Amino acid sequence: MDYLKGLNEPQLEAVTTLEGPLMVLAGAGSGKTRVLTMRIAHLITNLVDPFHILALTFTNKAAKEMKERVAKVVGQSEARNLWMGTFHSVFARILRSEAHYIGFPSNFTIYDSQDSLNVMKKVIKELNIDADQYKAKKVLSRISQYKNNLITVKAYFNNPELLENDERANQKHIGAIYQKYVETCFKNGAMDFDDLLLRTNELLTRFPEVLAKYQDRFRYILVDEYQDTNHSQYLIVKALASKFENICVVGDDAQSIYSFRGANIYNILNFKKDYPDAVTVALEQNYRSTQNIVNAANVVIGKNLQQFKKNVFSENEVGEKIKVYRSLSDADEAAFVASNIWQLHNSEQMNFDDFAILYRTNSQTRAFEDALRKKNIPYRVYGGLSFYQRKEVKDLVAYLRLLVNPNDSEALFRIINLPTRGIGDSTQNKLIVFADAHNIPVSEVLNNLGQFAPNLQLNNGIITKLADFWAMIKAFQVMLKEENAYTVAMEVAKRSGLIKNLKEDQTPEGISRVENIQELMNSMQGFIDEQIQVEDGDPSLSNFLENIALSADTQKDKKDDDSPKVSLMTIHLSKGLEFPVVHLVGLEENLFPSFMSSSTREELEEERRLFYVALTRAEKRAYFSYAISRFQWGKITDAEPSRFLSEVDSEYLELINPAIESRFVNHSGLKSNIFDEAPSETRFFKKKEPKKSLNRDEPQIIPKNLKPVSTAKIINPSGSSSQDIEVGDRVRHDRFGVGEVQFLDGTDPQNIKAKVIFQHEGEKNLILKFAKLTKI
DNA sequence: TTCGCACACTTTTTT
DNA sequence: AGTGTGCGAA
Repeated sequence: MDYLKGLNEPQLEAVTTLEGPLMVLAGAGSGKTRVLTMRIAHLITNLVDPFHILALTFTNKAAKEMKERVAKVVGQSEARNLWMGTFHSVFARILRSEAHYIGFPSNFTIYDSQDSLNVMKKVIKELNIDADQYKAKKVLSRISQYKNNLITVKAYFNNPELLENDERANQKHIGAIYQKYVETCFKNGAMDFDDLLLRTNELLTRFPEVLAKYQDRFRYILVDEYQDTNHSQYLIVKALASKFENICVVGDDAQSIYSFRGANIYNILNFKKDYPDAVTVALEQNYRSTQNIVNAANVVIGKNLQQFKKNVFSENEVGEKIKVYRSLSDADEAAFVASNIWQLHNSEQMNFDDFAILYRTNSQTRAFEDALRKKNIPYRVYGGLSFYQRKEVKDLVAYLRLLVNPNDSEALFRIINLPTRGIGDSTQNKLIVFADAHNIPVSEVLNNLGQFAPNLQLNNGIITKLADFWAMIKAFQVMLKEENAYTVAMEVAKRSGLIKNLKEDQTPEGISRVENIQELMNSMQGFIDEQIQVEDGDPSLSNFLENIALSADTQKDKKDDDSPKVSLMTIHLSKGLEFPVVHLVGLEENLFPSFMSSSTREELEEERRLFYVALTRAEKRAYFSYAISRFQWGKITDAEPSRFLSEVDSEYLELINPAIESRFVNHSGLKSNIFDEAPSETRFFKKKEPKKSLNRDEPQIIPKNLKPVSTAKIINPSGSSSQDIEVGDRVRHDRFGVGEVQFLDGTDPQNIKAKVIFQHEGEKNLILKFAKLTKI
């Protein structure tokens, strides 16, 4: 058993304790994934049929990675029978085969958050409830809370405390909305994310034979990131494990960062109460990071009251101090990070994939993308708007969803008039009202248009349009029985008029939308190929749709080459990953910790755990940065440094732009450094940056007949002459894009104004000192 | 019914 | 800044 070699003592115990409940408290970087992998391998080596093993993870990525690693140890064929996946995908699969028990079609649609929100908006509207007082998003998150705590509509109405609570919060209609929302989803044959867990619970509690079946099947259960399970997930795991009690949970309470979506940290804190015989193993040695990083992270997380006592330590080198950079603006911060990466890449031959830029919110990405692009540094943004959430992609997907599940009226009304075919709002409303009144799905009305037409109060022209539309959908459905999903989707894209509609828009955005559709088709082909290759693969359209609903893949649209790239992601997404160099950016009050989470101690502690997660991603070096002002909500906002900065003992920190004092860092570590302390305003002209190769699609539409009016030169404020801007130069501006300098005015080098005509933005007067123009 | 424009709101994190 | 919503005109 080679794979047991090289494990430390607690790791070995965690891997080899196969029977009975086991809790592994795995500190950051302590080899958690390795332990999980080896444990599964060890189970299989000890003749447990992989068929009886269930491993639950939080992300598809984690599941995929673990499966691959297990396969390396025990071989492909053994690994294949494992059930390994996210809670949502595993239970979606179970629900599909057992759907009839709870009155759902087995091809039920899965609503993503966007779909749920749309449905909720309609529900509120239909109930004639004031949409200002009942914000769809808020209502939805409230209902999500209820669902995750197994409070059904009925339970809600039977619970005086909840009723009173909502009444006092001036939300007395929540119950009615909740009811209507659930009804709508049910009628549509759809489940939202929370339903996948709630309905699984329903299935397991109401039907003992189903429970028994899966209890017997899943004799060994492993749960990764147990600290992030919510109550609903907790109950499922508990029910499934209650027969054999071979349950192994792995987690770290210090890394619980999902309470906003119902994660209940007490699930892990109380594991011992649920299973008094449980063996607990603590993995405390961090193999990932330098001592400085581990110690700094410990100090911060130590401020939290709510936690297990752990002693995470590192025996790696002490390492460098964490560098802190104070910047003037978000753009300045991004420029620092980019040049720092460039510098390390050149001077220490580090690869670009050794770097990560971690931030609190997705909206912070843009500045970094700009800065990295300017330096020609390859990068990849993770998360953000998923490819499958783009409008044009969702539109085509809506057609496909409708083919699989004609009751999905959310999909139906999304595309019934797209591209416009004269079926407007009032017609749609009539359809809805009529279907509601007769208590049948809208698809039924469309199926029997001839019969219902006289009662629909629609003119013949509209009836014809409806009939045509529905005939088209029907034809697609017939086709789906004979052809594969790809062929059908292609036909849908063409015959629905979607592609034609998109092609009419010849702007760059329009062209990229067509490309996105093409990419969707490609990913579909890829999916089908993949499914055909595996033994029990399912290349059906319905399986494809489930897959995209449960995966937030952002990368389908980019050319997926494997060249090293800098990673940009939110801290949440970075959990479980590690990088030699981490830039943790935007360390400002109200950004991190978020202004939404500074009011209660619990919220603040979660933000602190988030900080802990971020810092412990770093192997060798960590950089903190913050800006004193930031472009936000369309205007410049002042910012204070994050409280977390002051929570790190200064012995672990080093300020790297000492020209500016900071009240948080002592000045012992002032040294010359990569920045040679140039304050950032004066650096704009000084930097000779690698230029992007000639830009592909910028049309030359600057009028040639405009003559320069002045030949005044700008004297570079920093004394360097490499970037002097003259009349007639083509320049690039961060926001306005490419333009030509028409006119320069002023002799004081600090105050020269330039008139620039931009290709898209037209004429602007800019003060050179501030405008950050780059000559191109 | 469709289109275009003014406006309001946004940004916390994800399956 | 960017996107979604609602209203009024064609």
